[in-house]
Amino acid sequence: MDKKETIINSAIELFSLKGYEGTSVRDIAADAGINVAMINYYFGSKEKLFESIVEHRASFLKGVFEELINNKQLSGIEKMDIIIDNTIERKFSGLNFHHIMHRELALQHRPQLKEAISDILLRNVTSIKNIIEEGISNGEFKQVDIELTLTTLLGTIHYLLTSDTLCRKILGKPKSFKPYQNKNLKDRISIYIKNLMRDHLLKK
Amino acid sequence: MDKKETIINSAIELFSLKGYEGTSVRDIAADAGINVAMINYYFGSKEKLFESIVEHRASFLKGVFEELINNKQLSGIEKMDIIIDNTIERKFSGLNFHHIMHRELALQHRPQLKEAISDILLRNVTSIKNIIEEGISNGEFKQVDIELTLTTLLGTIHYLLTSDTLCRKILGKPKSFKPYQNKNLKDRISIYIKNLMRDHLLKK
DNA sequence: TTTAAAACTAAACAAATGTTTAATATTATT
DNA sequence: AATAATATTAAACATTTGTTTAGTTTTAAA
Repeated sequence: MDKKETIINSAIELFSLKGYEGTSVRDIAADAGINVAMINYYFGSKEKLFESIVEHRASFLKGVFEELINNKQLSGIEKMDIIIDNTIERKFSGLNFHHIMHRELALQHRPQLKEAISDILLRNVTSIKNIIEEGISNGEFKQVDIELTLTTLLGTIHYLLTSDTLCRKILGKPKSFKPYQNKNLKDRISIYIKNLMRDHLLKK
Repeated sequence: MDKKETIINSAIELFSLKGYEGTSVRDIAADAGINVAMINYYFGSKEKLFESIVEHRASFLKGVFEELINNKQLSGIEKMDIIIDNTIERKFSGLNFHHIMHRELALQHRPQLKEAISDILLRNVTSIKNIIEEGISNGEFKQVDIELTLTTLLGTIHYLLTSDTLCRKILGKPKSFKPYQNKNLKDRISIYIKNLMRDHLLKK
């Protein structure tokens, strides 16, 4: 594998587990099995390594829902279903990177980085917004608060998956319960949010 | 003011802005206007200072909804309204501390601390759970997924307030918009979630 | 007023941090 | 095969980290 890629993978892993400040370049080097100096050789600095990761994933995530928005076959609520499942899927699998982004967002330093991260997260937001807007204008949906509705969608999933410890406690599950590997939980969230969105969006 | 209190206040402020690892004891000492050694003198270590903060607030937040649960005058949905406004109020004001707790939760070290934090957050969870359960059993509410419903309540508010940058972008507001000081936003969230909970909980 | 405990300080401590250096090895080019 | 560019290394660098020490001042009790 590419050595730069190896470093990035180790860095994502460790940043997500212990945070940016909590992870030393020596930790990363050890995990990646390379010399510490290689990090500065390839990326310039620890901070630029972090920025590389953000850019690396940014290009990876762009425009997922483009064709969905323009699809004329599906109803608004059917499109929402697809978005919901897609969002859940991404939160469950690409978990590490989401962790890093949200934690950095919650800090007050590196404001330019926060801008970049927000923009990445905003891509999905805009897609969802478009679909709800369309549903409202063609009379399928009620006139809901669009921005807060999509916040509910993202917030519900995110809150439950911020911490395995909290997730277990909320759901009343034992220590052995591993949220991120649990298919039942995935299905349960999917059914719940689809239901919630029907209650909230569709006219009675 | 009590000197221990001064240290705790500075620590909360800085931990919430820059994170636990990102804040040095010298930062805290400078902000509190005291000698670095006083932190270890009073608290023993940086880590124990952190734990003190958690305990300090834990005792502060206990049993807020006790009497609300046993109230026979109010309907289930009226109780939910009170819980919603209370939760919003706390998120907007006691913001710093919530920031710290959630960020620590998202990390994988200090597992015993995560347990403690989860337990604090769980107190509200249990109260809300009781109220929804009661509403279901007396026929006022539909048979919803209780745990996920309260996750929606907490998650929506929390997601929007994790980051001022993201919040502004989601809502399409200018740089000058300060989410945490905005009364309009507070009202907007309140109206929205009350509405959402009515759609979701009440029988049609 | 003497004495003991508590509060506080400046300085030093060892360990860990991100980064750079200078030397060596590897790879690619001519 | 000689040369140049790239990759890799171990060691050293200066800072910063949390903590401790040893000494001083302040406060309270006798």
